[in-house]
Amino acid sequence: MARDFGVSVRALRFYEDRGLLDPRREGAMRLYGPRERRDLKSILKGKQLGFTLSEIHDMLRSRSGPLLAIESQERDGEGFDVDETELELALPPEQIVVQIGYLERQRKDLDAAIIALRNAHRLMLESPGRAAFG
Amino acid sequence: MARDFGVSVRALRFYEDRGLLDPRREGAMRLYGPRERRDLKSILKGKQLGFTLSEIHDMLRSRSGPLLAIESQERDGEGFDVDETELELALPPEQIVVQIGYLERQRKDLDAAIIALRNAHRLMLESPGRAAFG
DNA sequence: TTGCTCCTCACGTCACGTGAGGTGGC
DNA sequence: TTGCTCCTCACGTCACGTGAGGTGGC
Repeated sequence: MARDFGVSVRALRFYEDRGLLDPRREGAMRLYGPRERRDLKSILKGKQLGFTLSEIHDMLRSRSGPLLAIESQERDGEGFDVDETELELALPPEQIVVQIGYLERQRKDLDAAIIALRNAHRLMLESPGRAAFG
Repeated sequence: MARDFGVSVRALRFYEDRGLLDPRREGAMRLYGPRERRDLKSILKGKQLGFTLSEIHDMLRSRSGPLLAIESQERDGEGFDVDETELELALPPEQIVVQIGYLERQRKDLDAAIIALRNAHRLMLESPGRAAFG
């Protein structure tokens, strides 16, 4: 499963420690089934969206008990694909707005840094030797 | 100094542990002078630009020995101001390009996450109950 | 004396990485 | 037997936060 999703085995066990995964055991061996694949998919998607593992944990726990039909379809073709996402978001709309604001703040900081670095780079090419930001 | 720059005292000591600051001592008390203010300014600016503390450490170390005239000017007006930056960038242009690419990659990921969240939010408002990403 | 700031350990956080040392089946 | 994968500790990383317990000067 680690190979399929491009994550480390250590990461899988870490998610298990944090209560995000709970694979069956056969002795010491961990058995990852469709449920675990679905959960890992949700975990990776949640991380992409900038949620912490404990936030993802809460979403997984609050996810309604029985599986949705659409989610029990198995697709073992290309492993993890970003585009065909089917993560259920167990979050009220206001929380989503909060998260969007959080990410937009980060993007603003990133933009400012990129612009400053581009200026510095330009200045260095114009007057070689030393350059300053501004 | 911590108050002036809006950082914690713990952070100042952490930077000292990492070799980024080296304030004089009077007994156990740390004395932060103009040199330390200049270095802390560089540290904070470097962090804004997405550099790690060890990268910033190398930049500070490779900074030419004698102070530049422009940098020895003291401005104790408003503390830390993002706009009036005068950090000397001790990095070759190629490294700057690398850093820009690194930050642009992060921004791309952030943009994708923001768009996905906006879609999810819109879908939730259109069909209340549950929503899925896609 | 109370209150404030400074100090030194040293453990906690976040999401894992990275050996160290051992087992099981082909 | 060699090589591969799996396992369980448990310490390391990054940039600090957060008490715990003690000192010095107004």
